[in-house]
This record gives sequence, C-alpha cells and structure tokens, in this order.
Amino acid sequence: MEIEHNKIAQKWQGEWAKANAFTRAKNPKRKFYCLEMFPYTSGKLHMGHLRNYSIGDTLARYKRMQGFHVLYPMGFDSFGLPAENAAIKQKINPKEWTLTNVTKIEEQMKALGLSYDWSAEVVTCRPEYYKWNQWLFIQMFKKGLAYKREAPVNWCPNCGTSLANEQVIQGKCWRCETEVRQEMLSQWFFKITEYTEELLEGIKQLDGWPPRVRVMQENWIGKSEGTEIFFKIKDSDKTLSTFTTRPDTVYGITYLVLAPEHPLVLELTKGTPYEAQVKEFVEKVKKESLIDRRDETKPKEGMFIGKYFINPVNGDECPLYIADYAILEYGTGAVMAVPAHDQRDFEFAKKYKLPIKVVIAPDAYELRPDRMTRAFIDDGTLVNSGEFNGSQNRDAMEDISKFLEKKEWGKRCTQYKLRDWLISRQRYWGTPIPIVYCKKCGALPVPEDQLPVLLPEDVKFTGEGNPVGTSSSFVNTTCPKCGGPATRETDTMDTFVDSSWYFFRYCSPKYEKGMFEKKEVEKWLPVDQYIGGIEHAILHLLYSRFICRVLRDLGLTKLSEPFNKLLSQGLVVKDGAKMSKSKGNVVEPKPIIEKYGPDTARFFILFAALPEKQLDWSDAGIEGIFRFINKLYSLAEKPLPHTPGKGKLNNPDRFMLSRVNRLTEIVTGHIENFEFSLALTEIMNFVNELSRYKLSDEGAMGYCLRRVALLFAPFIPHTSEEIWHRLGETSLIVQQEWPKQDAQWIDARAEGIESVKAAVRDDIASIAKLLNKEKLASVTLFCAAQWKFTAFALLKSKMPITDMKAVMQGLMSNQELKPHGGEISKIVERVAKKQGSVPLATLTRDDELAALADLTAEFPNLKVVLEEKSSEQKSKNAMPGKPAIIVE
RNA sequence: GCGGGGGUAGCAAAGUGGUCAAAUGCGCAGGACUUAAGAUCCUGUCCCUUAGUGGGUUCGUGGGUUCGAAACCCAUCCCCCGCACCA
Repeated sequence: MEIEHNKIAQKWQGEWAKANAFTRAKNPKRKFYCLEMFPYTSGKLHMGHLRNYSIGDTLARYKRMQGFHVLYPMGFDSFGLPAENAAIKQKINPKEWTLTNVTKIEEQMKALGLSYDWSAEVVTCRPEYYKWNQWLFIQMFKKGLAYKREAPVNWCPNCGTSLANEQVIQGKCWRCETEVRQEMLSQWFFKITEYTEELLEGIKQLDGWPPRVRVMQENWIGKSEGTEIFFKIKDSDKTLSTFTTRPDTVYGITYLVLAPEHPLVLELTKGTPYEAQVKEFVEKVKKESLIDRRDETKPKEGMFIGKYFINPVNGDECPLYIADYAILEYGTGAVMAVPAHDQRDFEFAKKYKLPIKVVIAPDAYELRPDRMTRAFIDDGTLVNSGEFNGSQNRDAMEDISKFLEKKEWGKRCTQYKLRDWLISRQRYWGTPIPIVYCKKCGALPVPEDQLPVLLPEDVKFTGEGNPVGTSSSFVNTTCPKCGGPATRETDTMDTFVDSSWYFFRYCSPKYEKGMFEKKEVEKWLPVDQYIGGIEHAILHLLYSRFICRVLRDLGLTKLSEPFNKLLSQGLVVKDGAKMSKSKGNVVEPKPIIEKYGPDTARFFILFAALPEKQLDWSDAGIEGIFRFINKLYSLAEKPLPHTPGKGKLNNPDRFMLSRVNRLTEIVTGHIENFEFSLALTEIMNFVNELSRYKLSDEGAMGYCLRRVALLFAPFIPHTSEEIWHRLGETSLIVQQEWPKQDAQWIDARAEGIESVKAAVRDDIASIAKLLNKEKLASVTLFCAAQWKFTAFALLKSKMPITDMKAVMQGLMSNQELKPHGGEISKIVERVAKKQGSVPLATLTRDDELAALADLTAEFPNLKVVLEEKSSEQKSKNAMPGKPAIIVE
C-alpha cells in the first residue's frame, strides 16, 4: 500500500492546530523554554535549519509529553543587509522582500510540522519590535552605556558600513568576506567593557554550555594580568607606559617598541631629523592590511626614532623604536622589549642588531647571548637583576611588581582584549538610532513618547552611501529641547542588537508598555535549552549575555544569564565537505520533504549523527529511513486491542512486552542525554524484532505498537499520530503522556527463555543451511545435565553475573595464575561492588525445558536428550550456554 | 604556539573496563517472492577452518596498568575547529 506521507502530515498538522496543541500555558508550573536561534529571513531554509529545528522540536514535544509547560516560539531576524541588497539589485522594497520571505519560511516550517507556538511570533523589522531597541538605546545612553566616539573602526567597503570587532573574522567581513579596512570615524558604541569581568566570571557558571563555546568566549574577552611600567624619555618631559605579563624580565629590557600609530610617535619626532622618515614608515604600515600585519611569519619591521628612555630599575639608557608588530589596540600600544626572553623581541633584536641581555638563567646550562638562536622562555633563576638576583623568576614576578609599585615606577593591572561593541551601521534596513543633533543643544535622545522613530520610506537605493540620508523628511527635524532646527542620526543599529533580547520578547510578544512584561519573563526565563550553530559562539551569545545584564541593571529582570543550556549543533556536510554553491553539493530540504515527507527527513537528520557532531548527508541513507517508516506502517494497518489478552500469553509475547518496557527506559535515557540517534536506533531494533516475531496475542502486539508510536512521537510526530489512530485510538498522541517502564511486564524469565531459544534456533538453522535442507530429518539436542543456560540468559539481560562469568573465564584461561577460590571470590566481590547489587534472576531447570519445548513445536523433528551425567567432552561443548546438537 | 575536539570494519556512526569480531544505517553478496524489474522479506558481510566449532589478527602507533583493554595511564603521529606578532 502506498503511504502518502505528505497527505498524512497535513492531516495531522490540521488536527494539532484545531486542538491548539502547542500554545503556551498561561500559568506554567513545570516550565520548559525551548529555543532555537531564529533564522535570518533570506527566504529559504537550508539543511542546517532543518537540523536545528528537528532537534528543538523533538525536545519540545518530548518535554510536553512529560508534562512540562513548554514555551517553544519562533520568530524572524529580519533586519539586515541582504534585504537592502535585494532592493538595490531587484528594485524591490526591503520591507516587501523581507515580509514575503517571512511568509515563505513560515510555510516551510509549518510543512515540517514544527510545534511552534505561532502566537508568540516576533519579527524584528516591525516597528512594534524595533521601538524597544530604540527605547533600550535611550536607557543605555542615559546611563552612559551607549556613547558616540571618534575611533579607528573596521570598515567593510563592500557592505559600505562599519563593523563590530566580533564581526571581523580573520580580517574579513563576517557576512561578505571582504577584507576590512581601518577608518577613523565617529560611531556609536555600546559599552560592553563595563561588564567585562562579569561576563568572564559568568562563563564559569555556564556548565550547561559546550566547553568549546565557553573557551571561545573566554579567549575573546582575553584577560591577562600583568604590570604597567612607566619609562621616562630622555631629554623630554614625556613618560611612556608599557604593559607586560613578564615583570620578572624587566632588568633585561634593551629597547622599547611603540606601535606606529601611537600618538607619542609624531610628537616625539616633531622637528627632529627623524620626522620625515618616521612619517613615511607610519604611512607604510597604515597601508598594510590587518591580515598582512598580523601575519606572524612576516619579518618584523621597524625603525629607531632618535629617542632614548631610562629603565627605572637599573638606570639603563635604551633606544626607542617603532615597529609593525606592536599594535595600538592591545595594552598601552607600547612594548618593553626583552629579546633574551621573548621570541618576537629576539627576532627583532637580531634583525636590527640590538643587544640581548640575559636575566633568567636556565638551571641546566649557561645561556650566552651570542650563541642564542631563539629566546629562552622557560623558567629559571634571575641574574643581572640587581637585588633580585638568585630568586626564581616565578617568585620574582610578584616581588618585582610590588617593588615597582612601591617606587611608583609601575602598577599591576589587568588587560582585556574585549572592546566596546560598535553598533552604528551606515545602512538603511535596521533600527534607526534615536538621536537628534541640534547645533545648540548637541546630541539628544528622542523623547520616549515619540518612539518609535520610524524608518523613512521615501529613500533612494543607489548602492552608494546610506539611503536613510536621502530622506529629507526623516533627516530634518526639530530639537526636542529648544525646538530649533535639528537633524536626525542616520545610522541604524547593528542587527545583533535586535537578536540580543528577542527571547525576552517571546514571553509577551504583544506587550505595548515595555520591551516585555516582567511577570511573563519571570515565568519563562531563563531559556532552558538553546539550540543553534557554532557560528554564534561569540557574536550573538556574547551580546545576549551582555544585554541581559543591562536589562537586569535597568531593573527589568533579575536574570544575569539568559541561556541555561546550550547545544551547538554540528554542521551538515555532503561527501565530507561543507555544502556550498561553488562545490555544487548543496542539498535543498524542500525537494527531500516533498519526496519523502517531513518525518523521513527529520528521522534521517536525527538518526545520522549525534546533534553536536558533523552530519554527513547521504541520499542512500534517507532511502533507508524511508523504507523503515513504510515498514512501520505495514505493522500497524488495523485496530488492535491496547492491552495484552487476558488469557495465557505465550513466551514470545511476554518477551516482547518485557522488551518494550525496557526499551522505554533506554529511549528515555538517550533523549535526556541528547542521544537522539541512539534512541532511534534502539526503537528501530525493536521494531525490526517485532516484525520478525509473530506475536500470537493481538493485544500484546497492540500494546507494543502503541508504545512504539509513543516513543517515536517526538521524532516523527505525523507517522506516530497516524499509527496511533490506525491502531484504534481517538485521542491525539501529542497530548499523551510520555510512557514509563511498567514493572508488571518486565519478565527476566521470558527474556532468558527467548535467548536460549534464539541460540538453539540459530544453530539449527545454520545446520540446515549447511546440509542444504529446508527441514532437517532429525535434530537431537544433546544436553548435559548441568546446563549453563542461566549464565547465558543473564548475559543477554545485562545482569552483573555477566561480569562474574567473564571474571571466571578470564581467571580460568590464565594458565599461570590458577587462582584459589579465595582470590576469585575477592574479584567477584569487587566487580559486584562496582556494579551495585542487582537481584539475580535465574532460570530453573523447568524454565530451560520450557524453552526447548517451545522449540520442539517449531521443529517437529527436534529431539531433546537429557544426559544425567555430564562427561568432560560434552560439558565442554555445553559450556558457553548451548546444548550440543546432534543431527541424524 | 595556545586552547577545544577527534582518529573504530568498504562508508557513515555507536561503544569508554568483562554480553566485543564490535549496535544501527548505507554499500556489497546470496536467497525467497516475481514472467521480469522494482518494492518487500530472510541470510551473510575481518581472515582461516568446522557438521556444531575452533583458531588468528583487528578499534591511528608504541609502551604500561589489569585475571581481562577499543575503552584506563604514559608517550607518539595524524586530522578537524577556534584564537593568535596578546607584549
């Protein structure tokens, strides 16, 4: 029978909608907030999205069945450059383009049967959303957390806008991969550095986050503790400050390096013979791209600028250099150079023939500057270091810092890599920054009752400059303070501002009195499980952590960390390579869903790899899953009773009832651990067994299949729902409770008997095969009196006796050891202790006979011969748990 | 260089002290069904050998711990990801 997967899917999607099955509860008791990173509205969903949402939907459905009140919302990150580019290229309004795409994506999500609460939908480009971006901006402005500053910023010439540091990946624009330039511009920043230490400390509490994401954030914040040291410049009243993490090497300074852009450079060289040359060098370095400049393999370049400084600790006079390897943004933009103990300084000193002075001596050999081929960076004993001679350099770090502080030559300080978040974008499709410039009154925030500042519609998209500026009706306004003529800020906000608090908005999506309703947020947040790609490890996740703290300090929430658990889903690849248009290995989800239905697609994507791991897309693999789902349908074609028959169940029935209950525990465990692929494998195995065993009792079959449907329900909801109903149920499976192992059906004896039978049956079958006969004329089971079935059966049911048996075998096989009974019992004891005590179920002799009796029914010519006395040879054969078989 | 994660059969991917020659899916081979193909079902799929069986060699490589190691420890090689002239 042909299964019409998509028709079935649509049918149940309709039923779920009718039953309003996924709307969030008004008053959640056991709440669960399941969140996926909302998509950018490019119009098409790709495999990564499909994976992301399959994981989240499965979890949301599972939690719902477990009785949690689930908030599982979806929205759209809908501001951003692609919309504007489409406008320029295709002459479409960005708004139109975006909203059309929203509709398209919604349709695709609905076709997948994702169980979102659509009533909570958030679309960031709508004024009712971005109004609150503006409101937030104004609050931050008032607190000094949003400010405008002239600074060297990252400029993407292709996107025509500035970028935050986080959005520059290896010197290139995160969106278009164009090389980023440095430009001096006046821009708006969010003062994320106000929260640096807190954001860093907070990472320690995030134990529900993947380690790599935590490490990436730590690295990005880049804390280093060290010492600032001040140097007097000879023949000048200027003082230079440098940052170092190695104060123990301060006696080894032989020169000092300034970043070429350092403000002191031009000042110090002004009117000196070096001026022209220095200017030339500075210009040259400025022209180099950041990528070139940060290339470690490139030889370091620099020059002497004609000045000397005095090392306060020993009075040494040393030359002042500028060099491309010093970077203005890090530390103080000046480096104290200790060539003997720093590799970069060493290379530079060699190139420019600067002296090398050893101040840390290795324990094992003597370090001679003229023979050094590289810097000595290990630990050792201080030499040439005045009063600190002889101390270990590790100790000296602390002592010298204290010494410098006492003398006021330096002070200990902490340095971070994290810079303030540049949020100005010189583009149209974003939230207008709500600032007005008045010649008299300066930069003023738009009064809150005038929000939102709407994006102008009368703009021209020329592809050059910021379109916002082309709307004179927008730009020209009046000063909110003096009423005089004023102009509006034309920059818009980084879209990452939108996405840094959208998950708050979901809790009260239509709230008009604020960003969100405090009461609702208290009910739902923090997000219990967040799921998304690793690409946001720093960007979105760091910004959200920051904004959450800002909201906390504005008194809007009590929360510091918004995301309790985070899952970074792995990449979807094809043939071992990332899907990309240039490689031509892109698989679109849409045709897959049209061909196989949503459940097959979801099943495959959850089955093929653990959520965190890379997933290799396989067209053959999805065929396999499709076959499996069809097989599942073929098992449940007619209504079956939901409980096993009242009469005597035969052993296979009892066995499968026991299996399905054990399976329930196993599957639950796997879901809890996010091992979806393993959960699915286990259910598949069971279904395959179920199709092989012909259960005699319809009730037992009905019970097993219902359980399978329930266990599958979070993964393949449409199929499960259909099967549930085909079996005769009338309620919706999405509203069922998640099943629990029912102890009354656990039957170790039945399991043992089936194991014995399976083993013997296998043997008989293989003998038949070998003899090339369909049925054997006569098979005799030749059994020793002392069977080992017990051990064997338990082997199959994961009892600790397994270990004991193995221990025994291990000991027996060791010829040299020949342990005594005492030793064995010790080991057995140890194993038992480790495993915890589990009651042993044993098969009696009668059980074993029952197993063989079952088999004689299957094989009419089977004879069971019982040997009362076991001889050595025979017990050897019988030893692993199987009786000997004799064929006549 | 630093940090994170890995290396398991033809492929993908489980397994983290003893049911392990190792789940599951794909692929491959054989069989059943069929006029045939497809679909479906069954069986097999490291090597040698056997009627059952037994033996050998395997989980990157080399050592070690253990009665017993794919799993634990040490060393080593390789791969992927992130950061990086960070002073």
